[in-house]
Amino acid sequence: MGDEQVAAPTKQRRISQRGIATRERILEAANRLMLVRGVNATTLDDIREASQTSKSQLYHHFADKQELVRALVRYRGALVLQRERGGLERLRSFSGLVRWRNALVQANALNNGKYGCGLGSMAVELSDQDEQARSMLSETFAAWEKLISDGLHRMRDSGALRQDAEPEKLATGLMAALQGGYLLANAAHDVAPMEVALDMALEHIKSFLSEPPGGSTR
Amino acid sequence: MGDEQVAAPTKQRRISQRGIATRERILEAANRLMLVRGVNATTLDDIREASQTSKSQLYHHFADKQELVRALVRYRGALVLQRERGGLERLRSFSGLVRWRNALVQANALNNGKYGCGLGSMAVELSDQDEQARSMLSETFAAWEKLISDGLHRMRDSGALRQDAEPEKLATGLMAALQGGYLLANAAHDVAPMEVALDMALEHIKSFLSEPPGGSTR
DNA sequence: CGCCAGATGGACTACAGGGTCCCATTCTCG
DNA sequence: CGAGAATGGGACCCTGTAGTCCATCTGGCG
Repeated sequence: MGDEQVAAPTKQRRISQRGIATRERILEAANRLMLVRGVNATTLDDIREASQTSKSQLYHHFADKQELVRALVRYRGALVLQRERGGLERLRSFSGLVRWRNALVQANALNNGKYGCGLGSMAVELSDQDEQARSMLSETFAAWEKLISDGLHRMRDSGALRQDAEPEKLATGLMAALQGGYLLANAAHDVAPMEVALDMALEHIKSFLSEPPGGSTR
Repeated sequence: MGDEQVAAPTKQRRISQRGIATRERILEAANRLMLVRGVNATTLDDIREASQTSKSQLYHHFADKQELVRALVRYRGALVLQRERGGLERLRSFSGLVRWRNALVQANALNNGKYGCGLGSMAVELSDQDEQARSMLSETFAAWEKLISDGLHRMRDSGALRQDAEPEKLATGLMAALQGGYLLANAAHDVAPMEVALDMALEHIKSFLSEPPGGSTR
């Protein structure tokens, strides 16, 4: 013992702009390749080539492939949450949810349903093989669901949703429909199942909307 | 042309009982291992050892790993469809759906949500890497959904479901909720999300139940 | 009983892909 | 500018894994 993690006075690692940029290039390439081929089917040589770097760079910035994959989990998680924050943090009405749905469907339609969700596919591939990755992914899903449930809470507080609506459960259901929709769309190479799934979840949420004050049944 | 699948007079490959049993053992082992480790992370040596066979057996019965995987897709598809037929082909009421839901949840709870759906996980892993496997999986999902939608059709015909219910869409939504539920449950190592997702889908179907003739609103 | 095709065991090969190493280049700072 | 650290290139090593091969065994059939 004796080599604890005290910050060595003068020995802290200098990190340059160039180094950061390289690391970013590697992650970006890994992100791109692993989305279409899957994590295990993507080799470090593929990444090296696509990122215009070299083996020594990969191992300079990441201890090994597993660490690179974990970094990618964080990277993708941050990307998705950032994107979703944009679409959800001001959510206050049902029509906002519809717009959010449309954006996801449209994006997926561009690929004819292929590739699925970057987080979902990693979750399937890694959950049974890297406990640390699994737990990060699980937390990311939780954060994503929270963006949704926060919006639903706002809708409930403002009276748009009835008091008996349970935002957390609705958010989990919506997330499951989204992920299942991605999966089926990917298998079918067709967005349709994803649309149907999201519409079901939205319909379900709709059933918790407050009756308009003087509304009739039809 | 010219080499159609006519039974060659004397040269048809004799296939013995023992051979069939070995092939079955291999598939059974592959099924078991690939469910927990994933397809790509499972090696042929793993399978050889688990099935108590040898390399020559693997290559005697399957051209290569890809063919073995495709055979596994068929194998699992047949297993799942057979199991689901048992639970769905006599489906005639909403309570039958609830029983079906409970059986799936209970089975998944035994693993604390781990491993997910054998078909869904293969779909994610293979869809972007083996077109043939993808299309077989897609067909299997379709057949599975049809078992559900057939049941819903029966319910509609018998008047349990309203005429405006769309069995195909309801079945797709239910399947997406199931698959998404499996995925989230696997990531969380907890069945809960799967339950919530299936309950959402069932609640949605419930909203299409016919009003009981003289029923009150509450 | 002897033949033969199918079934089996397992050693062997080829090579892809993860990981190491060493030296060159660039940057930073005194 | 000179020293030393960070960055970079790419050859190389080694293990794991897919795939080959052949000698042997088994069981059905004339």
